[in-house]
Amino acid sequence: VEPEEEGGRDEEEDESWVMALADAGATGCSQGAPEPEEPGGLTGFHDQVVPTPSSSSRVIVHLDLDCFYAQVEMISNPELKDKPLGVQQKYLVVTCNYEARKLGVKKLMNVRDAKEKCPQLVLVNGEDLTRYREMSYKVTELLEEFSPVVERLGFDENFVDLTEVVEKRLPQLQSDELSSVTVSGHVYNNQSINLQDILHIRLLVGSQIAAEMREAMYNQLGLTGCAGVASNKLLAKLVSGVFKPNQQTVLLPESCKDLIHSLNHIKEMPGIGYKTAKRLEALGINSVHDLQTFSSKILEKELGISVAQRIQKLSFGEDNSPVTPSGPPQSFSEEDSFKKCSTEVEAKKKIEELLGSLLNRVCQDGRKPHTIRLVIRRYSSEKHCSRETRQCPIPSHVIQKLGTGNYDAMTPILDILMKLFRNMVNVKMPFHLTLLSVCFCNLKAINTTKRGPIDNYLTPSLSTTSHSGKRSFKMKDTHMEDF
DNA sequence: TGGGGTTAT
DNA sequence: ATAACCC
Repeated sequence: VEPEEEGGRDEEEDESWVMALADAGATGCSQGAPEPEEPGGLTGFHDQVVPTPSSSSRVIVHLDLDCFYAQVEMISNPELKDKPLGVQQKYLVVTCNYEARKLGVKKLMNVRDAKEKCPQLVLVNGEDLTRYREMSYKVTELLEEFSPVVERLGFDENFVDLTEVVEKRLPQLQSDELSSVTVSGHVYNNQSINLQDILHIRLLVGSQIAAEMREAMYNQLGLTGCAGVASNKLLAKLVSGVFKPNQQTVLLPESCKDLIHSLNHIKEMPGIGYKTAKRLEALGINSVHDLQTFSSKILEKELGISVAQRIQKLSFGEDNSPVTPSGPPQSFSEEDSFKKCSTEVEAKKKIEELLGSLLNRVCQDGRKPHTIRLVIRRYSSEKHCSRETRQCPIPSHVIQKLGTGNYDAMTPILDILMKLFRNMVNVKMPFHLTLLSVCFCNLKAINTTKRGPIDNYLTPSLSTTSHSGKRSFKMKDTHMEDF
């Protein structure tokens, strides 16, 4: 890595090669073959010579908070800190602290089983996610200070693409410092570091940044967690779990094979879920090696080309999916499950409660939802929890009532929801529901600009739907009769 | 199994 | 609207 002196130009101008590198690169562990698309050496940009990075490899970190809900509860009430603690939703212990785990409590364990295993177990109710959600976004926002490229996965995990941050730090290192770069945390497999290898150097700098992130999370929010640093999301996620509470691990390329073969079953591969695992099992595919060596053609016929190609790449540790900045949420929902709901009146009460909380959340967010959805789960003896949904646009005059802090929108929306309800459930026949959920989605930024009458017919889309600056024009939701 | 989320079809 | 995936 040359300290760039050359053109005597300002250092912040042409970083397009860094951008190009940020969305390239699967970099798994299929036998050393370099990515075909990358040149090496020097590339000309305009009249200037810019060093290309010696490979298109990315530096990705996966951060995973330790037993997140339990940590939040222990911060809320420090007296719980040294006790075995479980967070309860309905009759489940959805997560628990390490004190409880030592005593045999597991995640998603039945409350009765947990109490049996551990009679001293302290339980707190975690059905209201508000405080968890708020803390979760504080974590994401903290990470965004290191790099804006942060992707959330659930409430307690984040991916950050550190490629550019690492590239910025490298030239700052003097050549004598380059040979004394050290790792922060564990190296997977205890693999020896080669300081001549630029890939190693970059990952080690990534591990230092990961340590800074964990320090910041602890100092500013009081939260501990694990981190994994690797060349793609799959590997970062797999390696983050190797040393478990409150530790971090970096994967060097040479140990990729060992990491993916440490999985005992393909279901453990993130991206291969319950359904796909079952179908693979039916094909006799059980291990990572089975999937690697299975006929691509047959797999494509069996699962479709898209899934087949994606998961077979995963089996080699290859994952070219970018870290996609999550930004603000795409939807807000609240749900409640119960043993039985069998009358319309009862359903209406529950829906009203869900709606009340949602209106608060939507109000705080500032954006306006343009679609509302109702979800139900019907009782059925063993059918795998299939849910049914109905959704519809929110009338524009109701949207305007949202976010005013009072509940003007409550009654009209509740009326809409009950229409959706009766569309799904024949209330003249007996029914038995076990879950109700209300979801606001299709969120759009508020319209701050003043508009003339013409603007209401055809208006530039202000939606933040991320299709990169494309200015699509849409008809407004309003009906022509409104004018 | 809870109470959330996302994207693809 | 559903189905798959993630936590």
